[in-house]
Amino acid sequence: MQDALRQFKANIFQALAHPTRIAIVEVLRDGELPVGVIIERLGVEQANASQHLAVLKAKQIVAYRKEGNQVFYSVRDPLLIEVLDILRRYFQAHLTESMAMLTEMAQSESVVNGAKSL
Amino acid sequence: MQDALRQFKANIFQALAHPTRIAIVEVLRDGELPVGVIIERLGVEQANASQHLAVLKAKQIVAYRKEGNQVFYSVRDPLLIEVLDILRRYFQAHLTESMAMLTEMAQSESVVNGAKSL
DNA sequence: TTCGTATATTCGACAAATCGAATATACGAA
DNA sequence: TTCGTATATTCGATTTGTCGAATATACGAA
Repeated sequence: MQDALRQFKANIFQALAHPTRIAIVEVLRDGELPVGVIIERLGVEQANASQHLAVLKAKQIVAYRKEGNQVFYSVRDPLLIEVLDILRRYFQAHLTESMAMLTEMAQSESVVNGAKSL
Repeated sequence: MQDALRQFKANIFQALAHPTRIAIVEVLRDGELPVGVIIERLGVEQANASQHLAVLKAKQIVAYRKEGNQVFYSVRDPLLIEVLDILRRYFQAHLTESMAMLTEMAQSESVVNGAKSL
């Protein structure tokens, strides 16, 4: 069913359609981590991190494992990391327009400061 | 800037986080098409298609070209097609859970009817 | 048990996405 | 011009996502 597949893809994209969730996936790139460490590395509120993790869990992006007092999360399939890497290349390939786009989108907010260390 | 890159990725994902927009990108896979044909192939409302195209255009996913009376759209970078293909593999790899997930998400609506012809 | 830490869930306020209907614009043909 | 077709934009209603604050749960240690 074509529609089911598209719905599925849309779900994945939606799951990743937030900078914090992308950051979570990236921080888990090299293996599982307990929530505490994720929070610490990202510098977000505990509740907020937990909500984003819930989204990623619901969409099956991450797996989790309880160990004693804490919960370890990991990315379920390295294919997703691959997707993020492709987008990094995409970003670099269209650097100029990408920056313009981000700058534009940042209008009132402040999101962009440069493009070093990609 | 790490944050800029994540914001950029999130934008791309958000742009693709809708089945109709994924369908648009897929229908453009083999080359540009005028809006009319896109509408016809997808079977969506004209206004709705135009709105989704506006989103894809704003996020630089598609390029457009006017020719006389009509506007032709195309995917700006085949890397994105590659991403969609990766997700198809992802879907297949996790077929069982994927279907379960979709079924669950379809609860009240009806989205899933099978998984033939991927 | 009770306590402290780790994580999850709920809540209410607010922002953003989505839709169809209606309307506007662009452009070629007559 | 004026008309007809192709596409875009605006509008209001509804839904969905997001946040921080508050609260709840799970679990090991004492």
